[in-house]
Amino acid sequence: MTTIRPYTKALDGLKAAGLRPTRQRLGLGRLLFEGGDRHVTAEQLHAQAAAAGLRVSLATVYNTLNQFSTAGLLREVVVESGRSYFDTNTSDHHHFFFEGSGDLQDIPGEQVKVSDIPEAPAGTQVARVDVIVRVRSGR
Amino acid sequence: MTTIRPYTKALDGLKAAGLRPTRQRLGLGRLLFEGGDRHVTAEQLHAQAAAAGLRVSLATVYNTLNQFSTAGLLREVVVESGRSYFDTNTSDHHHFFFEGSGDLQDIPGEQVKVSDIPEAPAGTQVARVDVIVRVRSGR
DNA sequence: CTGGTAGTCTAGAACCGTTCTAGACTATTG
DNA sequence: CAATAGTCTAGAACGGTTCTAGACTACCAG
Repeated sequence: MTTIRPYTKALDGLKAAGLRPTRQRLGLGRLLFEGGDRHVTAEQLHAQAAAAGLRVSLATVYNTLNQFSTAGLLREVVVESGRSYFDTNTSDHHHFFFEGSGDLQDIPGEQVKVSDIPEAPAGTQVARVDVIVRVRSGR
Repeated sequence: MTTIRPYTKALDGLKAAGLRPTRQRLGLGRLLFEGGDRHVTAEQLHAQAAAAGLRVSLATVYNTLNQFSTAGLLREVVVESGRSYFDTNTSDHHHFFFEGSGDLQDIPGEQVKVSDIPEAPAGTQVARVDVIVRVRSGR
């Protein structure tokens, strides 16, 4: 069990994607990847960066999140029409969505089995299967 | 096999939801429910209404779609962050999403089995399980 | 180390789908 | 045929996201 430094993954990813390791991207990468799995919106990350003393514009937060996503470092999760979440867990898994609070929570991929999906129409291929379990406050 | 008139479902639903059967709501209901299962955006329905000679404002289309949804006549499907689809099929089923065209296609509910979902946290209950199979043009 | 250049960052404007607003209109009731 | 509660509309407002033009910076060649 080697502990991997938070920068490593982001740095490698940046390199692979041909993105320069700038102060902003490294700072955001650190915030994103040093603390386990997270689900953040652009606004949240922007606020967190400001709180951590990292000066980044909101536009750069959006750019960076999108670049990280296409580089495969993040995964975009769509659960509400007006908002995008970015998930630092890029492995195969699904989500609980708490309708009241708007929070997301991972469900490990092995724990959910989806079967008997019909074949994709000719000339197409399955890019991903998303399972969203929508949960609301009980009662 | 009794053929059910397109208005019937909408009318009953409106009544049950305490909504008056106005020209706009009946017209939109007809467009929505008389032609098998559909997935429409507000813009699309607005355009279709205009093409059919039904004068309705976009605001009313939005209001009506939302009212129909809360009345259980429609089901809102979220697959892209900036846009909402409304599905006339309210039975238990899932979706193919074609990333290129932005089209949706039903997958019958019995055809997909989702198993081993962990229990929802205490004090919460599962409202719905959405499965979205994202498909892109093959190659 | 220096200058050139391609890539990046930023503030603010623009954009786009959706919701809100105030006033005109209409279905319903008695 | 009122009275009234609900509905419709055009346009403004809103909120998240993307675009823009210009300043800045990482990188490379010399």
